[in-house]
Amino acid sequence: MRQQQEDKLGYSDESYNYNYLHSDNGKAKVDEEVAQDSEEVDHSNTGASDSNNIRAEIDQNTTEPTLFFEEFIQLLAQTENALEDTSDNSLQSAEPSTRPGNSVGELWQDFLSLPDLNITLEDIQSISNTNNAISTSVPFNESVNEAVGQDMSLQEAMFASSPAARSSEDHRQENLLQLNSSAISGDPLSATNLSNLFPNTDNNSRNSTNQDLLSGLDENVFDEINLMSLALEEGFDPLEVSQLFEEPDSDSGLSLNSSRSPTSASISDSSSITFGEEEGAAGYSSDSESTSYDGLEGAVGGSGSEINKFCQMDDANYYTEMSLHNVHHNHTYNQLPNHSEPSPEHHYSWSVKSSKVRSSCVNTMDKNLSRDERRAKSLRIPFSVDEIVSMPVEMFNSMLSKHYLTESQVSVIRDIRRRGKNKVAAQNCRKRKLDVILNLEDDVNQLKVQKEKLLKEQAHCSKSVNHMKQKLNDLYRDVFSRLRDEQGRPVNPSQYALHCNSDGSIMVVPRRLFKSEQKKDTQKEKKQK
DNA sequence: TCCTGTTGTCATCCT
DNA sequence: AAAGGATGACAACAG
Repeated sequence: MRQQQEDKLGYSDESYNYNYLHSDNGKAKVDEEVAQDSEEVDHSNTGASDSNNIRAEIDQNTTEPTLFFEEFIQLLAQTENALEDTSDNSLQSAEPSTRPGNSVGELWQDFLSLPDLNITLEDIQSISNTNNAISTSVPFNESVNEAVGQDMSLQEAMFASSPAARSSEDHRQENLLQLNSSAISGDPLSATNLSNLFPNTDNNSRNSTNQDLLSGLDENVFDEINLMSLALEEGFDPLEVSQLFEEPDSDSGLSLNSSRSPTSASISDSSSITFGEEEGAAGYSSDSESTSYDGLEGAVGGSGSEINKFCQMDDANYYTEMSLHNVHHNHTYNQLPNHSEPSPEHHYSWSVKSSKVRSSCVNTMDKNLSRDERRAKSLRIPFSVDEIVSMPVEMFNSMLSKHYLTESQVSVIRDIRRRGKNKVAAQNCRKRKLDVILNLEDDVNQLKVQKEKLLKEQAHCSKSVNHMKQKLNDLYRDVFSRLRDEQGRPVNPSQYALHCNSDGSIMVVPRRLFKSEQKKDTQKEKKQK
């Protein structure tokens, strides 16, 4: 019956779960946007895909390895040149990269291990010897081997290897050189300032080798360089840009709120905590002063892929990674369905309108966040409310078990999920109830129409019955008016009646006999019953 | 200020 | 047994 009603109402699993579909679509859209961001905003931000792209490029160039090698080596030389100065001045605090497959060494191993590419270092050396430009700018035996040994960035190589992307590469190289030169000239964007970009000096001084430092550099330094170059392109004041990466009370220059304990965060401190987002765009932040809280904000609104990575880090790395990633990604997918989509230029708000957005967002964001979002934020839960609610239960449980969460965090996460599920259920329930009411109203209206129709039909029938009765009476009188008894007198209709036999013949019967026969018949019928 | 509709949440039952 | 869907009831809020 219920199923029938639901079918009648047009309910299906799809219509019931429209909220889930909505969020999925939203997330897919955001993923698409993030992917676009990676292409449009920061081409050097895709360390993992770099190796894939390089491999793809190698595959494409296996028929002409010389061409590829020339470009590859040239890029190594350029990158190494650019990195030498930077690493001398600022890499002591660079964070080691743990991302697999991102180093030149690993890429080189992959490259040499390609089955169709039987190339030795001697081959490469012979190629390099034929290339004056390379041999003059970089001593090949040393530089290539050093480069291979180092975890230097191949992001530059990726783009330079593509002629179409060379202009942007040149531009980025310019910015890099500007940074290097400014380090010498004492520019605000100096290498010492740049060194402040890399937190966790303790960790680095304790654990890092030069190679590790370079591997940390390959991602982080170019992220920051891209930020700076983007800011410069947008007409930012260099001092302001340099402040993007500085934390006033930080030893490393980018402490990313390391002084805040996870359990004692003062998120209401609007003077130092801001939201790099406008209404509904929780998770995206680019504000310079909001680095620490942005990490948190990004956590609350972060994507699943980032969650997995972040939650296995210690606090310092967590916030470092969060802040660096939030600069490049737009985490808008924990928006509630009624929140408006941010405009595309929103991704760049940090550089275009950061101060205005900052001041306005400080006052409005907390009010716009739901209770659960605020709770999640206060407990530094690194998942968005939307993710917590819409995630399948298997994934949800594995997420809880994989990540190191306190009991209170788990409790809050489960509460958020329960309330979120129930909220959706309540919405569906009310929608269903409303539809049931509407359908019942339709049924009532239809029944009213049917009743009126039946009443009209009944009136018509009774009218015709009365008409028939009238005709029968007239006929009766007419018959009796013509009947005569044996003496030729008229027959009294009150004493006689017409009786119709079973064979169709009609007899004139005295009423008393007719009545007695009728009584007998009724008695027989009663007995039979 | 009262009324009404909407929404979120809780408790409870059921699947 | 756990998870979650369904739903009545309540409270807060907005118009």
